[in-house]
Amino acid sequence: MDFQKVIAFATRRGLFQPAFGAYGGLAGFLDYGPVGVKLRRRILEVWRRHYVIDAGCLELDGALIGPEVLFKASGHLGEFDDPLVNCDDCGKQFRADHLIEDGEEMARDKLANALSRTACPNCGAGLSEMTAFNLMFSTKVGAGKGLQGYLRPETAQSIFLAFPWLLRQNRGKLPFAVGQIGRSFRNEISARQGPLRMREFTAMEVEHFFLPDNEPQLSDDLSKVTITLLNSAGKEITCSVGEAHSDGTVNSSLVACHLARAQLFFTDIGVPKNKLRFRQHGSNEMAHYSSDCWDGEIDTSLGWVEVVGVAHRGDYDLSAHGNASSKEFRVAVPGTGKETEIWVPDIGKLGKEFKSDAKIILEAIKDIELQPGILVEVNGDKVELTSEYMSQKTERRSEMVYANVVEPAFGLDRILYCLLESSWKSDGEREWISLPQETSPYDLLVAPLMTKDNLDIKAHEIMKAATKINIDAYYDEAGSIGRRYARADEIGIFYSMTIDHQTLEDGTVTLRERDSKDQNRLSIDDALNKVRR
RNA sequence: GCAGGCGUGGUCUAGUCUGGUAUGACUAGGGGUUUCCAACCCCUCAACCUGGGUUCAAAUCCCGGCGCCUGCACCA
Repeated sequence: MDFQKVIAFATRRGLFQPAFGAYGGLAGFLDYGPVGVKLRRRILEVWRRHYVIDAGCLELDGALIGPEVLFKASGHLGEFDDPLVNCDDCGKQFRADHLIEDGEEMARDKLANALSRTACPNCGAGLSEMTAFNLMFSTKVGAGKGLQGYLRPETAQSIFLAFPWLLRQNRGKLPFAVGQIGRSFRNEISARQGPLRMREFTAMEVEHFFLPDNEPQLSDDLSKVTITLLNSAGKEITCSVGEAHSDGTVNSSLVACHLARAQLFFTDIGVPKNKLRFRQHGSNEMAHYSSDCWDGEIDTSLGWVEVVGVAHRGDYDLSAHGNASSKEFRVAVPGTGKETEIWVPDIGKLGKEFKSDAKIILEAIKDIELQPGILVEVNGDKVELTSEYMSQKTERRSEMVYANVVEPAFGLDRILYCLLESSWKSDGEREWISLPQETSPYDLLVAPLMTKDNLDIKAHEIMKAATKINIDAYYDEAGSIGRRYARADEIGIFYSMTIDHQTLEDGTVTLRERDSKDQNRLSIDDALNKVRR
């Protein structure tokens, strides 16, 4: 199925459509409809099982709007801020910092200055004033002048800011991981290709924190996972994750863990193995925070589409917030607690002796290691502080470090698109979506063979029984039975149950499996138990 | 953002050059008939992206906007 077909299909069968269509549409925004919402929820359920239940991630649902200081600290205000210039003559637009040598390193006023001496690379005419384009949506918080705020461009910052709190929830122990499902916003210059490049999108992200010298190792289970890797040198290999880690293809053991987990997640939701690969970023496409990054990609009619990024972010974010905010974002390294004898000033004695100058002395020794005999300058004079003005105290201190983090970040909208493409089947007679039951939008079609002889009444009864045990079922009595099967197949309903005359006699129904079209006659209870997940 | 192409019921589409009641199919809904893989018959709902201009008259010609596609640029 190609892109145009997916879009038409999604509109026709209620998966998604462009948002705000009545007013001409707005690029980069989608509405998800009845079937789309179910499909999304199913994908998220599998994701939660993998990451929250199996991997034990703590969950967070952070605020969507953040204050300006946050994005200054995270680097998004600097790095998401693309300087643009237009040519006065031919109208072409350029990234200003790409026109000047080392422009990406330059301060903005220097860059503007350098640009004034630069000609349009296309036609040689002069360039316009530099304008900044920020990929973040900006907004005002509160009334009046308001506080400058931005819609978050990634869910991750919510987790980093909550790190000290979450660490306490984990009773202070590292490593631990936090998972979050939520929307993020980026004002893309050119939002195209529907679900693949959205201005408002849903991400599933994990931040896996660990002590720098104590990176989580690959488990036996994860190291056995087979995976296809394309390294930054362009070499493609298919091997076990364990091998890829031990031969150095994937340097970090935790990145390797998350590549394996991502592989398991994607194959579970129904992405064929041969359409899945992980590609290492070259150093020039790496994000501002990242030291090693692998993109999980799915092969589609539009080429390889990035659906997850697994990035080693080091301590970039925690140290940024640690430095910019008043909070402690570091953790004590266990086992490094040492007792040290330190000297502390005797403020009472200092006050009695030096009166108002005591303040100056205390200020002077605030940030230095206190020792008897130390010389302090007070109003131009050197004053010696003897042990008489201080006392010795035993202090227990640990080494403080920033936790490191490995982040897998999944784009739900893209995954959904790729899944539609890759699970689309056609055999000349029918076209259908062949997803595993877990990610099928409905578990069951309930269909009376006809609406006569009380078959529909019986079917409604069974429908009720099914929903009572949490089966997500769809009822359809319109048209021929074949037509109903076809309708159900098209949106990937996994089982179809048909109620016929024999049902009234002996309480059995036929249960049809979507992909094979095979039918079995079972008792109603057996059939429902089989369908129940 | 630039260049080119395009925009007609839910979907696909004819009509646009050459201005004059908008074509057909599929889907969907109602009814009939049939009853296990999109059968058939009747009926019904439903569209010219938007704003301006030209004209007696605009889906059609012209201009702007919005949207979609392709390429360039951009893409933490």
